[in-house]
Amino acid sequence: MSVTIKDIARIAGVSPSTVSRVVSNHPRISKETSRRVKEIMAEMDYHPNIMAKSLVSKTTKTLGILLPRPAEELFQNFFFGELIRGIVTQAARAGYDMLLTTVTSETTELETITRLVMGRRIDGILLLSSRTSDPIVGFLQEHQFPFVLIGRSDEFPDVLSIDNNNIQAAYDATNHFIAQGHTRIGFISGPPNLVVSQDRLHGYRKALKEHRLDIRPEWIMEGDLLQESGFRAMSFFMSLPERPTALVVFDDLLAFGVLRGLTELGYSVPADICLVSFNNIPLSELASTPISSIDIGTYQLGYTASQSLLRVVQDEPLNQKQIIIPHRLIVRESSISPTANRG
Amino acid sequence: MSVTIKDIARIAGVSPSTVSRVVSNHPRISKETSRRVKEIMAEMDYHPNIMAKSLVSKTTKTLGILLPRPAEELFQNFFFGELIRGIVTQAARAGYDMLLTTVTSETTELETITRLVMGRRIDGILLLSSRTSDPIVGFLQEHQFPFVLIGRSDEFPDVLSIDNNNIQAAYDATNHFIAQGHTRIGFISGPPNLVVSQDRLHGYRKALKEHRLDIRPEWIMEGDLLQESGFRAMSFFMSLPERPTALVVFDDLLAFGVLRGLTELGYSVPADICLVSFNNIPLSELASTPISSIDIGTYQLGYTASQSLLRVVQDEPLNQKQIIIPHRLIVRESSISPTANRG
DNA sequence: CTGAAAGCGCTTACAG
DNA sequence: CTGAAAGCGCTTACAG
Repeated sequence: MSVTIKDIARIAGVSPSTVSRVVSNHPRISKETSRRVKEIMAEMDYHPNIMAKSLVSKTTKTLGILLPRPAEELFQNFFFGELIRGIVTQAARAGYDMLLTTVTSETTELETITRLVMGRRIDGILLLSSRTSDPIVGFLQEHQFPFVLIGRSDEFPDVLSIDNNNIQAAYDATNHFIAQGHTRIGFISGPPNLVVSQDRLHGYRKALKEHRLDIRPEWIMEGDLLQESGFRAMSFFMSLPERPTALVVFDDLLAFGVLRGLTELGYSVPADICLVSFNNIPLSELASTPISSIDIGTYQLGYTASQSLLRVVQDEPLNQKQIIIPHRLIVRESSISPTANRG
Repeated sequence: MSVTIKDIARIAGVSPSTVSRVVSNHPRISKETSRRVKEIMAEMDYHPNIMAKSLVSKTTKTLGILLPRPAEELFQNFFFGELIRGIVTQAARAGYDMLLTTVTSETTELETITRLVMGRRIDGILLLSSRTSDPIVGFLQEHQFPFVLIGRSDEFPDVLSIDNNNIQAAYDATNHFIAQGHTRIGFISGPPNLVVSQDRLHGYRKALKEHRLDIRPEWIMEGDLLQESGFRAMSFFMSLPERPTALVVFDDLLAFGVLRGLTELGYSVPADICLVSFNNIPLSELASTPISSIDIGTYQLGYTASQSLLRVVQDEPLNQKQIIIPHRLIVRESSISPTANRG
């Protein structure tokens, strides 16, 4: 079988305790012993058994990542990829591994989490998307298990969380149109059970309200629609007697569908209707009409979430439990209209 | 602290061995004992310590996923997301967790793998991209550690691997143009150190050769270029005295860049030049000109890879060590040219 | 059908 | 600076 600490001890003529101390760079080991033991470890290709170490140290050096259910991530593939890249990079730097878990149905999701948390499989967990009244947040909170939310919890606002100011972001996007003179502005939302969808819708409403502009239900589309249905969604919008001249769209991929739908219907962006969306995926600027998008610092969200969770897990002091990653509107062609269509 | 098997044993008035057997549904435990112990476990919210179990069973019920280095994945974000979705789904079904690892530099990559493999952290590993003469493959092979390659190994062709027939796929894509009468066909490749890049280039050459068409070096672009440089790449191509009338592009995201570059230069697809690419990401059909793409069954690649590796890890019989996932050309507007530009 | 005992590979007070 | 011993929470022959 594989080489153990006992094998090394025997060959080096020391006790297993000593070998263990050499491995963990214990300060009170003589240079000479350390050198010799290390030499033998290298020779014999010794590698500590991580599970054994974990059992006694009661720490796994592993963080869990809970992937959202497919329904919730469908049109955010890019976003999650970038997020995970940020998370993994930071965790790797700290010597932590990441355990990827997914949940299939609502009924089994708590079981999945319980097994990992109570089974001491991980030291902390990252929740990649915030749903309204999420039972998982309640569970983790109750068990005082370290976790970080990417997004925010409406029920437990004190929870460790990394988020954008999505209300402000949508407010900014909407104002970007208002400042150009648009008065009929529509909104295409994301999955309604996500906090981020609600926040962005909120920011949109707030901007309209502050400028005493109409908030018409028929200008707001709840985004169960996929990219593929962009065509249908747009044909609805554009057939309205009073149709919007600008749209705030929840996500870049959605915006692609919208753009495509509009084009097929014979409308042109930005001449007939303007668009701004969120996330600023690399493809946004490669659309037929480059899409204006709010960059939310996706990589940084992941990176910071990882970092904060690691501080908690390692009992290091934490300045802020809620961190806001700044956003930035990247203006491209899709949102700059010729005066023609305004008002 | 948390509830252990001993606590349950004490309260149930049985031995720890019995509790252990109840947990693992050992057949020779009386219904009555099992019922009572299970009841107490539920009451006390007992969950087995996964690390302890793993230490004695010498199995971790965990598979590793090695993410390619950023440089290699840059323009394949979608592809990897979908792949991982397939992998995780299948693994979860079998009760396995996934450990996500990434490698930063070439010098540390073997260390990272060694730690996991020799440290008995995982039972098997999935390599998401196949590089030419990959030292990791050699290492795993030498240590007889279970792994599956998504792609193929040129050095170790017998290794467990799930791949497309990329030579045939590129051959098909090229023939799709030849059949339409194109004679000047270019190729935009992916990272040259990936086997898949080489295979696709190979298929392209093969098709041209068989039809005695010119293979001109200036029509082949080695794909270090990112999406952003589509413009520059295209201005090079289009300024050639004899420019291609059709392009086979390594990846859909790359195709977006190409499409955008062509548009900016005032060319139109497919009227001036045709495109076909690979991977068939959902966005392909939403491009300004819907992009023809070879669907390579990304989800199925991941799913099958997971499945095969699990068979090996669980010592189940395996019919085939090399599996080919079928590909399929999805023809859209970008590759169907009006006769004007042929020949 | 059940229990006592040994052991998985490590760490860490305690003692010297 | 180093070692002997106990223990982390589980499993599994062995014996009954």
